[in-house]
Amino acid sequence: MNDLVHTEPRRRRKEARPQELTAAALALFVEKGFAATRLEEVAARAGVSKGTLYLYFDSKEALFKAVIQEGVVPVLAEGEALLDEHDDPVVLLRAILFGWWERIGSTELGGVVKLMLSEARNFPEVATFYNEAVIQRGLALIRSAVVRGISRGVFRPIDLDSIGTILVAPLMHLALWRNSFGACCGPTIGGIDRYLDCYFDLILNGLGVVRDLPEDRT
Amino acid sequence: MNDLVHTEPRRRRKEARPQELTAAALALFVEKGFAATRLEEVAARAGVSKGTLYLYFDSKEALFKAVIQEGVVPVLAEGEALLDEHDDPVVLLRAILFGWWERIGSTELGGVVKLMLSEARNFPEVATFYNEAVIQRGLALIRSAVVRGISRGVFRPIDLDSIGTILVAPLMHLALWRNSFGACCGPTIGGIDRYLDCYFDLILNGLGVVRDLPEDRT
Amino acid sequence: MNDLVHTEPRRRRKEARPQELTAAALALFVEKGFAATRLEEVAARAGVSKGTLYLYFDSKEALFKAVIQEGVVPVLAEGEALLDEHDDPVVLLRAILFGWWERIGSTELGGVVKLMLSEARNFPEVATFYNEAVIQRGLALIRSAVVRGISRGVFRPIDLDSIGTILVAPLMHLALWRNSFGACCGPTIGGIDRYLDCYFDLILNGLGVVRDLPEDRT
Amino acid sequence: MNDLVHTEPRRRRKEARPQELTAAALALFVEKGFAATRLEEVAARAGVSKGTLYLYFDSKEALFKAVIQEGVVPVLAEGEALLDEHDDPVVLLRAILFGWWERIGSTELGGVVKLMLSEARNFPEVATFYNEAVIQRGLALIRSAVVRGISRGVFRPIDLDSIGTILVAPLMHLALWRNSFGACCGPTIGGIDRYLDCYFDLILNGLGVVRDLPEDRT
DNA sequence: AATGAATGAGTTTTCATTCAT
DNA sequence: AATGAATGAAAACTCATTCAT
Repeated sequence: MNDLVHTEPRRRRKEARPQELTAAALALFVEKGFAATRLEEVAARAGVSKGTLYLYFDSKEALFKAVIQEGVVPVLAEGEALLDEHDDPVVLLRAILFGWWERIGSTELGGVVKLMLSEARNFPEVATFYNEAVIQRGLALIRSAVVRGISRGVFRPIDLDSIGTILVAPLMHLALWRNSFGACCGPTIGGIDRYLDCYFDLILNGLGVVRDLPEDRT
Repeated sequence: MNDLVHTEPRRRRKEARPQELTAAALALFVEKGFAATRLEEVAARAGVSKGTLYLYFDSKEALFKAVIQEGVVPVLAEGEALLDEHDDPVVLLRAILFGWWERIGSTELGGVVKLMLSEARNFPEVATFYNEAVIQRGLALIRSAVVRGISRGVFRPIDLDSIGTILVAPLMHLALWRNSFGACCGPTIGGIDRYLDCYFDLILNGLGVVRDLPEDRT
Repeated sequence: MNDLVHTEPRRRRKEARPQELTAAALALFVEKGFAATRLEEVAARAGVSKGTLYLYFDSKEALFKAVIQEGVVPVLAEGEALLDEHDDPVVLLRAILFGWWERIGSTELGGVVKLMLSEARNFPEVATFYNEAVIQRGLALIRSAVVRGISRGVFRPIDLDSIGTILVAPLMHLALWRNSFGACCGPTIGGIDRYLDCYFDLILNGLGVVRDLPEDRT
Repeated sequence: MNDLVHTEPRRRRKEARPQELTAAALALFVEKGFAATRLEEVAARAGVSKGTLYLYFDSKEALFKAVIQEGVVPVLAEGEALLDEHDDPVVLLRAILFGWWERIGSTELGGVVKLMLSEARNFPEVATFYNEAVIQRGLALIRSAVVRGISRGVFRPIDLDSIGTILVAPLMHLALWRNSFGACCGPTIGGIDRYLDCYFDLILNGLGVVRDLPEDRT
């Protein structure tokens, strides 16, 4: 009864709770899907009781929304800041794509991609929000880099409406795999670094960049 | 009660049932996910009663397995036949990738991709089966085409462990989008044909194919 | 498992179920109140399982509405028919009031009075419906009898806006008592018949009827 | 946080707490019923926290008992005092009945009638207590007045076991209505004063009082 | 073979009660 | 004394599964 172990201050708990809960929820939603996740599991994973969840979230659905909302938005600002940090289109594009992989794709947050994809049709409003706040904004960022590359003659002219999605797909795929088949079937690829190198090499060539020519031609 | 309208032969009906049921199940599993789909809905969509489902499938899980199993396997054989049909690596690669899109990705069957991805961790054995029977086999097919291209000097040397997944990702992405955000947020791209053209153009260039040179050099 | 006892035909059950369920619900709602009644109890009392309730009623609230709706309406038509059956205002008034007691107040249906009174503020729409469909209609019926009595010079002129409620109150009270204190404290009165006689004697005299004078004056 | 406004002496506050709490509880119990009332609401209405309730009452049930106990008892002594204050049976009866209406029926305390009626079967001991301490004592008071009237030849002989309840019923009804349908359906009657006049006029006549004759005969 | 009424285990949600601060 | 975060038992509600017809 007198809990000599649990000396963590109450106040501190209170403020940290919502994020502890959404973190637990994210992990389980990604693993099992929204419907198949029991709130009791979420609570247990966060080390609280079932009822405590309801002190912070009105319903399972509200928890889902909080998970998504809290998930990804802040990182995009950083991405957009890259536009000013880097001048060279190739460097910029690399920074954007690899930056996403390092900050999102390869972390727990990468699970949001799978989660949102799986549940989009069950939560159309959330999906709409996510599409506008994250996806379209991310695609616009990539397009900006591509446009800069084209205007400088570094990239070939290309269909700007398609290129963002095409460029991003192999990274998304990696994040999706990690959170689906990866758990039971191991990797399909030789290694993540090799994958990323091969990927970036392919798209740069695809965009018409003649990187190594100077060296090769020597 | 006395069904004077439905003159379809009984024999045929009975044999077609399982596929009518898996088709209905696929559509709903893709839309809502496995856990959120009620068997009553599946039955209703197939025009039978809830009890009838159990004449054909032992359980909801058995239905899921049937949906996956029946879903994709036959098409792969056709894909592998392409290796002999086409000699030119570029033509072959195009036939494989676009063929997949036409036969699978753009059809109802494309939903299996989203479904399997969403449920892989809930059904590890099914996922393992699907990985071996479909994914690895598909990737091997693409690799074969790439290997042929490299050995003929049409493609640049490239990391064979990664390239399959990378090449396929933008197509998968399209299929996933159709069955997730597409339902509520519309397309992110300018149009499917443009997307496919841009995509193939990008990867061909990425693979080092100098397609138009002869013409341009004229 | 093989239920040799329960040979009652299925079809018949299906049709009778809703009323078996509302009857069980009425009894328990009256006894414990709406909130304190568990649906499992209702189901048990009706001899079915918890889930079966939901085949017939969407929610606990829907069950409540059905209980009220089904409860009392039909009887009022009979009451209104009395207006034509009896000419003498005293006989008519007696028929209305005692008829209500016999058909409603003294039966299971009398519980609806307590139930509706207890829950009116929790279900304003139901209360409004009940007020219009039952209470106001019933009061109008009594007023009609009183008006007839006054116009024939049998009753004294009296406030028609108040008299209905006043006349009915002692009967309501009896019905309320039966379903509240009556269960634990026994009757407050000497006996129901004596109560009814005393009651009708009081109100007749109150209405100015000089019944026994002819005899006394002899 | 630092409550500079609330200069009310602490001592006073502390002593008044229990009654502030029972008052809040009464209002909510009457409105929603015991089971449907959440203690958090009670606390909020009394301006304290949920936990504070438990400093004064051991449980929700204890709070209920306190609400009832505190509710009505003191007023009865005043009523019984009327027996000596008034000699004329008509004046006495009027003082008792209208006095109850003014002190109880028309006030917040009138809600106890509805509350106790609704919950009697859930709290048989409380109901028994209330019946003996309030109802039977009140009925005895009325009977005393009636007995005096009969013995003086002002009232007709009448069934003493029934008359108390009958006389009180229209007043109870008014109190019940105020706390049930009254909240959503408005009044059924023309006005409270008219109702009370009509009511007392009816029962006086019903009791055989020939009030106005002397005046009229002049 | 087909039905759909019935079941009951399982899940979300609520709320009286406790207790560390 | 007072608070309000935390608990967990209990209740509403869902739905895969069964089985009499």
